[in-house]
Amino acid sequence: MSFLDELNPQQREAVEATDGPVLILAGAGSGKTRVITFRIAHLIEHVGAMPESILAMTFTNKAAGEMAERVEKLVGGLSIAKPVISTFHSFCVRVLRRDVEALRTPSAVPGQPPIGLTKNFVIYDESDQQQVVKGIMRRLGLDDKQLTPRNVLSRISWAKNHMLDPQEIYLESADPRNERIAHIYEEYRKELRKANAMDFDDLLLEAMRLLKSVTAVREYYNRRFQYILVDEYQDTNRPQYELMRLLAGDRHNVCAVGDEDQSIYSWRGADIRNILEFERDFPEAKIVRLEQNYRSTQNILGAASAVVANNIRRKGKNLWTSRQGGAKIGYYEAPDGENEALFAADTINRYLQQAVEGGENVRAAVLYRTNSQSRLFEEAMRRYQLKYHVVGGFSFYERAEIKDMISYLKVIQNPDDSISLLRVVNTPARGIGKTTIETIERLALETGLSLWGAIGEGIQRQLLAGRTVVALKAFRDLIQDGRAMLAGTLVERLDESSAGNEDGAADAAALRSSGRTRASVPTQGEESPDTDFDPGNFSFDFGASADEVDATGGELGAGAIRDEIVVSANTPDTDAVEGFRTPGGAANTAELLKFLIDRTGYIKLLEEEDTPEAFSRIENLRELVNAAMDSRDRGETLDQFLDHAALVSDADQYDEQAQITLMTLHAAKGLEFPLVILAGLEEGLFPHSRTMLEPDSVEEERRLCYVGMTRAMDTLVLSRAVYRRRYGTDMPEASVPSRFLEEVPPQLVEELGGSRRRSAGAGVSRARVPAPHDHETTHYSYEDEDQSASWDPARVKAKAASPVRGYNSIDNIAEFFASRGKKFNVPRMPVEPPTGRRGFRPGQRVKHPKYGEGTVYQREGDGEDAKITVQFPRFGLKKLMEKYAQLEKA
DNA sequence: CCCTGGTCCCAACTT
DNA sequence: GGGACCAGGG
Repeated sequence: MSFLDELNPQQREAVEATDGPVLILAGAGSGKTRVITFRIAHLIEHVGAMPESILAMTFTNKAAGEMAERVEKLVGGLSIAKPVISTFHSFCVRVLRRDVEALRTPSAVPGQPPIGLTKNFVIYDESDQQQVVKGIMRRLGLDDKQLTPRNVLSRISWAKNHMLDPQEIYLESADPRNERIAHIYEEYRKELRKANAMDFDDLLLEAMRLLKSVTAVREYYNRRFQYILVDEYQDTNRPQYELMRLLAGDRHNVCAVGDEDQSIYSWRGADIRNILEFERDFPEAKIVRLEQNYRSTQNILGAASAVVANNIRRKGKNLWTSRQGGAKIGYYEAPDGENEALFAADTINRYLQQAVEGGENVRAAVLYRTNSQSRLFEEAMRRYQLKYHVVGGFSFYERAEIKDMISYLKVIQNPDDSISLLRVVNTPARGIGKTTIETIERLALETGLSLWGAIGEGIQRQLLAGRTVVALKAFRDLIQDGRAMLAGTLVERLDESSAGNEDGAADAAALRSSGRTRASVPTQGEESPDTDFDPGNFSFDFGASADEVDATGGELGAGAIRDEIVVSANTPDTDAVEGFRTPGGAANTAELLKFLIDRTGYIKLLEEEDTPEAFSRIENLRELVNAAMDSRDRGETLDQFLDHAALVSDADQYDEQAQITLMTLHAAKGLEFPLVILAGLEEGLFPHSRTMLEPDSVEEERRLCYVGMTRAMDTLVLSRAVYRRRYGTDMPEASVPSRFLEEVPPQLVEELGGSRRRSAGAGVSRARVPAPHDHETTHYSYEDEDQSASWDPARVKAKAASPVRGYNSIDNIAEFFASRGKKFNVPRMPVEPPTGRRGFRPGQRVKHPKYGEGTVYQREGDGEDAKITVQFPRFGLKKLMEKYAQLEKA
């Protein structure tokens, strides 16, 4: 029996149509991932395709990793070679790291190196981009209030996603504002080129340009990849579409899988035309529709379908499920955001308690439109002592200390990266202040050098005060030593006079001839195509135990550096290093990091700060070193490590083991949960205020709502806050129920909580109604409130005086769950939410997730702000905020 | 040059 | 609730 027998006829058709182009229109929950993985397995096992000749593109690294895992399970033992499963962006980076220099053009000046990006380009993230644009606008005197860097950047990104260059934007612009944007765009491109840097959009564009204009490269990939698969096809933009076509070559063995109802990235350039033009560009395309949903109950599917049916721009489809009936859609109307969050926590708490006996797949998610909503839910979960995971928000790599160290690494990889250089040149403070930076920047502008080049020039030309020169030299030496470590150079430091006389080309030659710049890479051969495409699993394990941090002596792992040292044209360089011998060759990223931390005194300075925040930063840095060691163990080079850091996405943090996950609707794409709470269904929040003027954007919001609703397997609860605070302390504002609520068929909805479902249009007025800024309203009982009546502060006061009960709707909710039958037979909730773990006393044994067991030494402060000092056998005394430390009784 | 504290102005989604 | 920016004292 073949694994294909597990598929339904349509799925099987999609899997077996391996010859020629296929478009699979896969409804929510219709087994899309299954079809893709089975298709890959089928290609390998039955069609006889070489695994490495299959390329699958996904949107997140997480999805890529999962897919790879599932394919492995199906055909694991068959071959050592693996299909390439990767995100578009990661794939492009690898293509570019290999061949980007084929795009360089000869310099007009004889003897000068060619112009264009080199292999050790860096990737600029959004904040780097901001800095570039800000700098340009300041230089051009365009930094007024009307045109913010943010604005400009989104226009630049828009232009790139639509494959328009600055000239085209300029020609299209009908007003001075857009002309200015075109001008800044032009300068922005120059700056990035000078910095040997690309932004996210460039990764796609440049890879596309490379495949388009360099025949040899295109042919290499056309030979290499016989079968192309694209997941989440509805969310591809034009450059991605072009890439797919280029990679498909003449063979046209492409398979695109998507669902137009789940297109939620048009603002990032996703183009619905890609689906339409698929049939135009590949006229022989076979179309397969997957319409059986295996995930949700009929009620959930019916509600979601009814909502999305209000969209005009869609093909329309008939999703069906064999899971008849099911629980009704719950709807809860909370008086305010805090209460909404408590309701969510309580609902999940009950669900978990109930499900423990039942057993497996006990998972719940709270989905919301904007990241800023997460805070309320986090607080509520903590009050209920529920362990939760937040996906997105402030990522590890955005933390200041991590960005600092990553910036150091980026400068070491590519000293021309002026943005990273600016970030670290005086971090920690080493006496290089504003005036010095301005001098260097002016020098860079005059000479056309990068900042790094200008620093060398400034020192050499003695344009700066003695003290400043000393500081700059210290910085330069640090970077050069790092570079030399990376190169594995063993040259003794030359004396100052000759070290000052630098010549990039000569040094590069010296590096090469030293014979140590080539580290042995454990590959199966020079031309083996497998070495540049490992299956892309980008997840870093930050969970490695802390004792590992100090466990790497001087031993070198499989760490290999890139096979050639590229010294860029305007980068003077020396290879001289003293004191940091790296026996056996080049240093790996982890060693380099430790060297940087040590030499900059970064951790030492944090230790001296002696605050909980500083300690948490130190921990973050340790985690970074852990990540670098994992990277080393995978045999990765510095640029691969940095690529990972740049390309990890929010959605990659999703942990399928977690019982409770909080995330945005966007991040939830592709996931499923037995219980989903979809929160904040208010006009202006969802649909978001910025979308409400354009019908097309509202349709996208509606698709987003559809995506959210169809994540639910068994139970879906919608909620809304009647009053919501914008920005921390502002007056709460009355909200209007989201239009999407009205679109859910009433017979499928069961109201939870005391307030009646208002009739359409009879809700709270659209006008901003000031609400009482009385914090007690959080737990204000809502039972007999007539919501359409105007808010009465006196009544609120009276209610607030009565004992706190959370929201009032306990009985109703219990009933709601009871109606689920055996699945959730909910007991009455405790009157008070649990108050959190507090009260660790001196002498008590405690357990910390990172530091292990220890003894409480002293306790300061009380309640929320309590700090306790704990003696850990291995880590010594640590002062911790009790609130955050996740301490448990040992 | 460096650090601090106050004030402004903000926030949609993300590779 | 908080990041970015600036003024002013050390």
